[in-house]
Amino acid sequence: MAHEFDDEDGPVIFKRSSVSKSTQLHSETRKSTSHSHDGRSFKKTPDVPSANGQSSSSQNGKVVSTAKASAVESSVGISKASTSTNLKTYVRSPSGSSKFASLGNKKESLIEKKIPVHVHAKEENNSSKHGKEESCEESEDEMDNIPLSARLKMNSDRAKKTTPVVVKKSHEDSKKTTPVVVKKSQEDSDDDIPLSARRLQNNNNLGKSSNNNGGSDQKKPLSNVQKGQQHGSNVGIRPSTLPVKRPLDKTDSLHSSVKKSKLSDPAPSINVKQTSVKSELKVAEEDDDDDDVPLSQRMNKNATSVNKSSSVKKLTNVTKVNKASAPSFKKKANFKKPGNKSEQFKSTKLPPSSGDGQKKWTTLVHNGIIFPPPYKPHGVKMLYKGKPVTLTPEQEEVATLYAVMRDTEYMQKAKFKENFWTDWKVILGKNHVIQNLEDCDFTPIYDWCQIEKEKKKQMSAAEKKALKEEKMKQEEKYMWAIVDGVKEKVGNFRAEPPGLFRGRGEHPKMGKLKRRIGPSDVVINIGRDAPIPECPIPGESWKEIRHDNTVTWLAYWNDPINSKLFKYIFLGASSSWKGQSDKEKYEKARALKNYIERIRAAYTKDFTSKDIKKQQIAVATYFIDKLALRAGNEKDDDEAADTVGCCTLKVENVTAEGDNKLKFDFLGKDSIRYENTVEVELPVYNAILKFQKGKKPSEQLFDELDTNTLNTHLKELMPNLTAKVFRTFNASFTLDDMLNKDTKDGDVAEKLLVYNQANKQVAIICNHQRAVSKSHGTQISKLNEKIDELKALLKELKTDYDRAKKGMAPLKTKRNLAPEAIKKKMDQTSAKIKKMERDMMTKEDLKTVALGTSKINYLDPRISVAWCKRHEVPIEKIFSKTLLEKFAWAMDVDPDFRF
DNA sequence: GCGTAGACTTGCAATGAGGATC
DNA sequence: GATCCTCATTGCAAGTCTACGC
Repeated sequence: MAHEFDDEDGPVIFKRSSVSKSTQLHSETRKSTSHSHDGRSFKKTPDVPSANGQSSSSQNGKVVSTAKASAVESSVGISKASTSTNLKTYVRSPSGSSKFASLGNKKESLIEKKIPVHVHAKEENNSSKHGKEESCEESEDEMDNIPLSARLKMNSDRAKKTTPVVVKKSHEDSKKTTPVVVKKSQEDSDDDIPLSARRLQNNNNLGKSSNNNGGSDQKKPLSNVQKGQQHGSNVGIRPSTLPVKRPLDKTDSLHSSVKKSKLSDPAPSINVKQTSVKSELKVAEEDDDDDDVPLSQRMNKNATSVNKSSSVKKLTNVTKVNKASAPSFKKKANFKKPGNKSEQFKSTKLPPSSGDGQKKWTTLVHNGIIFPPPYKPHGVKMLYKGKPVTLTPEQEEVATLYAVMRDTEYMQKAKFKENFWTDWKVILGKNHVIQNLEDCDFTPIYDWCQIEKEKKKQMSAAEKKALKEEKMKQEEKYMWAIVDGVKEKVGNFRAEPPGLFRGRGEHPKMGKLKRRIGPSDVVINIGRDAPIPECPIPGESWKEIRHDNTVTWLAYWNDPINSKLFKYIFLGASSSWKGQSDKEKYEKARALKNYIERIRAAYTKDFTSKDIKKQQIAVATYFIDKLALRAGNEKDDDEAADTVGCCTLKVENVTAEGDNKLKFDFLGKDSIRYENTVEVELPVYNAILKFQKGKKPSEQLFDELDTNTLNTHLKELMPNLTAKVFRTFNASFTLDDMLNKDTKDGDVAEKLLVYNQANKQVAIICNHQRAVSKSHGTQISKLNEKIDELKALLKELKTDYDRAKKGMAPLKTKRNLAPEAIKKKMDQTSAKIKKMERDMMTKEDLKTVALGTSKINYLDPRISVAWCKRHEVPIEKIFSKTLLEKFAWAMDVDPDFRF
């Protein structure tokens, strides 16, 4: 029986506010998809001050760390607290923390010493030795002899370099200590900056002088940010337009995502609010004390914390959730005051963990999925050897799927045709009159489709509306699910219609028939007590009904193209499940900032390891960190296009070009080309030459490596760290950094320009490309024409203006206007020309850059929301209606938030 | 320890909605 | 009101990563 869900929590209607053209970018034109900027700017010039104006060579001293400062660290994430004393005495090896920042400036000494190594611990013990470097073996040995706690301490201290900030502790913590005002360290450098971001900093063509000031904003204590804006006073954000969301809990993602923790028995009598917050704080405090704990122990400790955290989560789960407790933006804005965690815990239902095997829901109700209508034969006859052929409905359906592909590039691909013919041939049968594809003419069917398309287009607005309403009526019941009593939007609730497989790039299966999916293909996942969804096709039934509360899918079927794969129906992006998962993802990436120093030190050390596997892991991690490459899983050759990621790079994908430059050229995800030449450290360059030696071009560069090995290694460096976290870290860090450095006083349009510029840089780092639109050339020509017309008009106005000043009648324009009026017109025309030129440059600039992907998947929305609050930019200028819904969990972020 | 099934995220292109312009 | 254009949304392909079974 279908469940009719009430509308109370239905989607909120947002007023769309589009970004005007003038808010678009005006930056250097991206001529090609190549990333040549990377290579150039990556290297730092020796003795050039780092972002804070400090030369790396002045960084030494001794380690002083305080437990209190550390305690704050953990509770505030990236906004590490420290005292100025602490920072001043912070040990920085000349090669140490800058070892990556100054890739280039190492070069000389690297060559001299053959094998450069930067040893933190060594530096720590011998701070006066800065400038000295040691052989690999020596340093490796010595490093091994040094307690990891010492190394950790260094890392921890380094992580304390922050923007000055009044550290806000959670309310319980704040009882113990007064807020600490932290000054940005003088020694602060860009060590924590993702390398790809540094490349961009050095090389981006913004023409901003702010790059040198280390971010004037950063020098301003954030406590100075208008208090009224804090705690989500929503400057520029209209609470009434925010989507209805349940708040998410604030559980540390690093902890919550650990797998298979034992569930503790629910204890309903426990004060969930306090337990949650206290436990969280406890975990934070324990983490803080970890500075002196060896890594191995620390890892165990983390695991323990995880279990504690998990328990806490389970306890929060017992909190009764009902619709009334789910916050509604219709009722109140979701701008909760930071620190008001208890409120959030109170109304939070069980957050799904990213870990498998854990209970994700208690009750789940939905109405299954919807299927496309059965095929309606049109009866149009195609031609074979010039003669009309009668086809059965089934044969005709497939022929029609092929006919509509006529204008696509797939029709130029032999593989597409070959695969189509193989599948269609089976449907035609052995003895069919049609014996080959070459003699087929699908034009009559194609033409019929075009006419139908045109008819649809020509429908009146009223007809279109009626059709849309009818569709909505049919689909309404499938659009919602009730998870633990809360109504949630379902993602795509439609079975995929039959079609021809459109694989990307040179996919071996392109053109194959994707057969029609029916109820008997579909497995439904639903609560044990929930009514089983009615099968929408009479006489048929679901393949299987499951009650698996350890997964979040509502339904799935086997992919007809690759039976090993599944197609899932999940909740929508705005659901709490997805929101929680998103938040955990960004928290993990934020946490990486605290570890990145140590990770870089570790892989730098291993560049010259004698253990080839270690060496390959080091170089691969370097590429992932530096170039934001994807991990690169292995794939079946016959199931997918020939694309690679970091671990699957082939010898032919990387060319050593001399001067420590490596040229990368390969097809990545979706067969998007990655082309980039970068200057790397000498040991990396040498290692690549070594890995390539004696191998064929098509052989694996990292033959000792796969993503499992790499991720296992990364997990030794940070809990739950995987390769993809680096991309999120890189992207979000870059956005945060650029926004804070480049935002100046000005109008909203100017600020949006800064935002879009940062967004663009992230897209370039992540290699998010798009095809140039077909109409791009025409659009540019039209803009050029318009600009020319306006320029001509301006010239005429100028002539008449000069004449009017002398009291003469106009020569060029018709109306006899006063000089002031003509002047006004001239100014308006000039402004129009300026705007059009800017629009044109933006269009050209972004013609191959896709901004959306990073915004949706890689940029922590809290960075954007906090920036909007600080700079009084309406959030609707940054996020569309659906993104506001997706990121509802981020809307109450403190304006001071930094990634 | 290894291979892979399964679950979930990321990504581009196609499509659609709605505003701007004529 | 028709057409063009832009941007949001949708569709589904193609990744990543973990748990599990051997």
